Amino acid sequence: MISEKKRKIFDAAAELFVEKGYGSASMRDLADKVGLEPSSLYSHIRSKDEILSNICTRAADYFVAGITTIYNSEDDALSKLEQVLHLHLEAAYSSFSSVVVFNDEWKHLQGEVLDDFLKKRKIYEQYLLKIIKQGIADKKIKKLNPKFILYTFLSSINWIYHWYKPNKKINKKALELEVKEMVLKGIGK
Amino acid sequence: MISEKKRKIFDAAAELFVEKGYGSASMRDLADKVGLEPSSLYSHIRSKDEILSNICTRAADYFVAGITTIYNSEDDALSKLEQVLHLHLEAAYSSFSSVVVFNDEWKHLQGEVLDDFLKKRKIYEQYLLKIIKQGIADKKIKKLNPKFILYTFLSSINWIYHWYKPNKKINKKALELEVKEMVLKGIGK
DNA sequence: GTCTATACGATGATAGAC
DNA sequence: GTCTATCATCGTATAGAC
Repeated sequence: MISEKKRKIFDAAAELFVEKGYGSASMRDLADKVGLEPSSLYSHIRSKDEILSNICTRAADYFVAGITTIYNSEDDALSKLEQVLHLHLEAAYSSFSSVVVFNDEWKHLQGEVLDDFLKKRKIYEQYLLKIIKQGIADKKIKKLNPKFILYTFLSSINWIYHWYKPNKKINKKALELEVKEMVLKGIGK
Repeated sequence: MISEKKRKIFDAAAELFVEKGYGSASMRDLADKVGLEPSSLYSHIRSKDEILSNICTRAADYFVAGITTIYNSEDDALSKLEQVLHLHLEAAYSSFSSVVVFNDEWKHLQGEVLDDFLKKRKIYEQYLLKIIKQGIADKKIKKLNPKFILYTFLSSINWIYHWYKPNKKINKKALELEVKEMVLKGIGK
């Protein structure tokens, strides 16, 4: 069980880390944002490090769980890639700041938490790579370097993390459809 | 004219900023890396801030100069996009760390330098957007949201900044050809 | 140009009163 | 749980000898 105050601190921290980067975000900044004195934060969290670990681990678990379900379904590779795309867009919409922190600030993780994180990321990429290779074998996906496909695919669906502004109105349906079109069939006519 | 030592400091700083992020990279780290005492750095540079400004400004100028030349050529939109792709890959190969800093750490710029940077980025995006819109008008590019195309395109060609390891052998020609294929014609068969 | 010494503010975190 | 007070450390940067 996680207290409401703790939730508030994590959320504020995620926003702060996005804004300033983990290294430049201070506990004093965070306290200001939550409306507490810096020392009071420590009644709820153990350390700055713990906050980052929590954010990154939660997001990593979300993505690993998602890709596992998708991988184990009976759909073909292209359909699976569409579902992965949907998984990433949903993450952006529902937990924007956390996902950006997960994406950009994980390198500040340390020790065992970092090792764990890298393991999960590896698992994620391996599943995605298997989907891509299966797609190539089934002639649904072009026979190109699977790693190039992997990274191009992931980048194409992750730009939303850097350009999406939560308050900006955006047509989610149109975005998803158009990105699918571009990634699967290209932007050229 | 820039001294050899100053060049060394900038290069080491770029690597350090990539590794740790600007906020977590200290002048003591940098001094260690260059083989000087921290205070000695200040015989060559004015401040930590100046290093970041120099790196980001140089890269921004490179990209603005590149896109301007490409935009003003007589080629069609698809050819222009291919040239932009080439521009980004060349940057990654020749100045990996600087380009990553430019891409990921610019938010730590301050004041007038930040304003300048944002202006240049705006110019860059405007040129690219014009190329895309021209391509749509000429029926060379699909009629989708031009901004979605812009960001998908940029992300697709920038993953190299996050995954490329300078010491890793990579077939540059194959990479460029395959990324062109994916971006312009998609990964689906 | 490089060093030693140091200024001094900001940092993450703790102790103890309420 | 929140506060005030405080600590030890590390941050960028400067002064001045060599």
